[in-house]
Amino acid sequence: MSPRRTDPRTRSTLVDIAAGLLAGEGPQALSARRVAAEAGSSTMAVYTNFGGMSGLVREMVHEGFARLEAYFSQVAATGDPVADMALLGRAYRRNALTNPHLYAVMFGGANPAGFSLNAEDRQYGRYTLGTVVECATRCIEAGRFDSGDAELVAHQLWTAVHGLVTLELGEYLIEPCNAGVVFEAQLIGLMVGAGDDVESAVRSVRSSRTRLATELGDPDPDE
Amino acid sequence: MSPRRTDPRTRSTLVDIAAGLLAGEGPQALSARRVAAEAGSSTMAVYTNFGGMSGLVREMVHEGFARLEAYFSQVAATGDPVADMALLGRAYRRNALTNPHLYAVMFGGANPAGFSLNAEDRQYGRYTLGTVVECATRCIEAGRFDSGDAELVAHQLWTAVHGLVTLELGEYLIEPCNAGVVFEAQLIGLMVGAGDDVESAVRSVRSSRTRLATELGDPDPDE
DNA sequence: TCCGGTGACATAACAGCGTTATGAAAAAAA
DNA sequence: TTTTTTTCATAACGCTGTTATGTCACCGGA
Repeated sequence: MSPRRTDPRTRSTLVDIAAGLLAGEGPQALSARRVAAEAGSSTMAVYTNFGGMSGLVREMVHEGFARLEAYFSQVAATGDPVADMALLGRAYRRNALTNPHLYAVMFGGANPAGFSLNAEDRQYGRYTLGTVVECATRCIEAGRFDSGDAELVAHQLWTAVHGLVTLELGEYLIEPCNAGVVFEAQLIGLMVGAGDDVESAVRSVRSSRTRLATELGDPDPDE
Repeated sequence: MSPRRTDPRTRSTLVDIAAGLLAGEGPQALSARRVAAEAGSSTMAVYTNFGGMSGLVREMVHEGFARLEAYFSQVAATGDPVADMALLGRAYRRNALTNPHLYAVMFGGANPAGFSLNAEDRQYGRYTLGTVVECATRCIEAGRFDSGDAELVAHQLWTAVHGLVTLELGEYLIEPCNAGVVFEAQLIGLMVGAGDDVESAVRSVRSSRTRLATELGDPDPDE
């Protein structure tokens, strides 16, 4: 109504509205006009603040990585690094299931408005994986994994959990094939393949269940 | 030029053009106007033949599953079902790397024109997994995997390879972390986790390399 | 206090998208 | 041959991201 809106926080307002739109109605609801209308301004606000829709989406992708890192930081480093790793996997999955549309934009290439990640964005994502690399290092030092490249182990685990989460979000996993079962089996398999012996891997993964409620704040171990 | 184009094969022509556009220029090149112009007709051809862009994209998704199944059928069933399984994984990955944009549409949710998979499409995808389930059954019968649900094992392996391929296509995997290494390690881990002992799993996966050239027609085992 | 400059935003437009109503003409059925 | 059905061209509607232009609010200096 007033010809001049004296709101210095237009930028974060737009991000919040866009995030709400993405989470609530999915990627196709993310349009410059919709965001602007919801904010009570014109589409130009998107361009002065973010240089276009791509910039706004990029901002949300970074926010998505921040949320993932926040989940990671909730996992404590205990004397059982393998159990820690299992919990990091749970945290990864929980973050994806909590923010499915955001996760799809981050990794699935769900294209809102011709957005596509650039090299810097991907580096941003790999940086977030630092927590996992550090945990893999502890696993190796503890003799639970074969001595080797911790970064490679982290990428292995990443691909595993990412694959599970992606198909789960895409509703490809069949009903009787419980995602939780697949998750634990996959994790155990990878740990055993990385050098751990079967019994201790199973024990560590199972023991991480008890930490779900306290560290990830999830009363339901979803399985 | 002629007021009536006497081409009874308009339908398959449109599919071919669309497939070429998707493979050559990516999802954003898939537009009704573009396809129609390339075919020398109007956008209405897309609607009479496919009911809209979604129908055309859906047709290509089905084509994608057919190609995947064609790759699968190139893998012979030998006396070493674990090696067969490793080769099926290679075939899956090769299909994805050969048709990256199509794969992204099939699983990544790369949204050309507001297309989204429905329940039938997903069932179509799971059906393609039948070859893997059958191979898992043979692994179990041969005592190489713990006796259990073959479909669950197949889904495990699917999530594993899918995760790897997705991050590989998204260029998330770092350079020194060779995708081939991750692939074999992940496969070995899953097989060991599924009941196989480490040595024979490693041996079977490694032995499948020699079958790459003959069965998948790939002279380069890409590590 | 005024005054010019700078930045943020509104307005309106352009090109492109999927989609649809209408109509003409070819093919098929009678 | 006549009628019906199907296929497609034309044009439009509403939507998208984006941009050129203009207008105001703010801010530093005189």
